[in-house]
Amino acid sequence: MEDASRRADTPRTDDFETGLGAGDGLELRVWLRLLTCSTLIEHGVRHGLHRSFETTLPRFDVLAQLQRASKPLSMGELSRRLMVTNGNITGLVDRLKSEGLVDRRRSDGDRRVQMVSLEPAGAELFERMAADNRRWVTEMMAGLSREEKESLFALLGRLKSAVLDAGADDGETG
Amino acid sequence: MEDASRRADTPRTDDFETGLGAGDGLELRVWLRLLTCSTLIEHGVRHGLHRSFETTLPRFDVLAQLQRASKPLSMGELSRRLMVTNGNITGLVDRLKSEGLVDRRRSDGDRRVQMVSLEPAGAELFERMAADNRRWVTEMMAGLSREEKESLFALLGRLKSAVLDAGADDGETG
DNA sequence: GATCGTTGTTTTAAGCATAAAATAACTTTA
DNA sequence: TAAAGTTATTTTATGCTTAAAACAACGATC
Repeated sequence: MEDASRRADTPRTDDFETGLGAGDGLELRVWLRLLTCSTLIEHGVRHGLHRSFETTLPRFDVLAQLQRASKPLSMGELSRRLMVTNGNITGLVDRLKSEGLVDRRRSDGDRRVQMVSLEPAGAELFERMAADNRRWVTEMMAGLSREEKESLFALLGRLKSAVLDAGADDGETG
Repeated sequence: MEDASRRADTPRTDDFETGLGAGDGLELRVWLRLLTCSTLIEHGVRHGLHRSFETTLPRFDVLAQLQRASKPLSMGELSRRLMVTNGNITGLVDRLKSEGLVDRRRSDGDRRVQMVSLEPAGAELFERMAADNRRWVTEMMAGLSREEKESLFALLGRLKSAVLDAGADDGETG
């Protein structure tokens, strides 16, 4: 009954929907299901990156942002794009630099700013990881029709706007 | 232009869609948007838990699982339901126990098993947190109509099934 | 051109998370 | 019942993440 090829201690990804039940609010049910989907896909990607490239999702994300920007980005810009705190980026870029995948140098104009750029080795590695990543994600969504994916994409766009709008005036609602 | 009430170092949650652009595969675009939504909502909830209860999302999740199960759960069961590794649960339950929110005792039947149960203080705290949590999530989704939320819920159910199906025979695809 | 507020980054302390190995108890099988 | 295999949990090493404080450089104002 158990899959013997499963690596020891890898969490099972069963059909649990962490939290509450069918009697609860629709919003909560959407959120919990969204989180489940996100976690499942994230596990797949992280597992693949670890197995195939001995690297991690945050590292991949930094390289992806630099590749997509096709120009050096400051630490703060990376922090905003990855939606993580500033201090996080420091260690992440430290490690990527020590691996020769990115470079970091102080900006000429503003000496507070550190500009991070993609090294050739980083760009080359990213291309290979991105190809596999696309394949993994595509395979995970193979059970959905094109129409379903398009609807989902549109609705998630609506959700994103709604959450951003709700957060625009945060501070007094909590 | 900047919101002065923002706490120092809290990441801005701008409209970036981490990763790739419009020319890329639909599956990747769905995944990146899904991740953005998940991250945005998670930030909201975590921020609220921190501000209002001085606690964290993983702690809240453990209490939620115990409340929902309405019976003691083993460490392994918690690990599966939260979709995190076993070792993670050990420290999490340690901390919750030291705060008097849960109890942990060895099972009579199987002495390998640790059963974790909700203490009265934990149940009481959870009720208060759950009420606020529901409110935060509802507010974040206030911009969506009931139909949109129902469609989203259904499509996420389809996605969840698809990912679980794709993962059932993993191992040779990556 | 000193001071004041702001912005960009790093540091600190604590907690969360993983993968892999270790430990311990159970089950099967011979 | 001893050995072999399995299952539940913890431990170990490392890395990610946050919040908050500290630091450093910029910009404006007096």
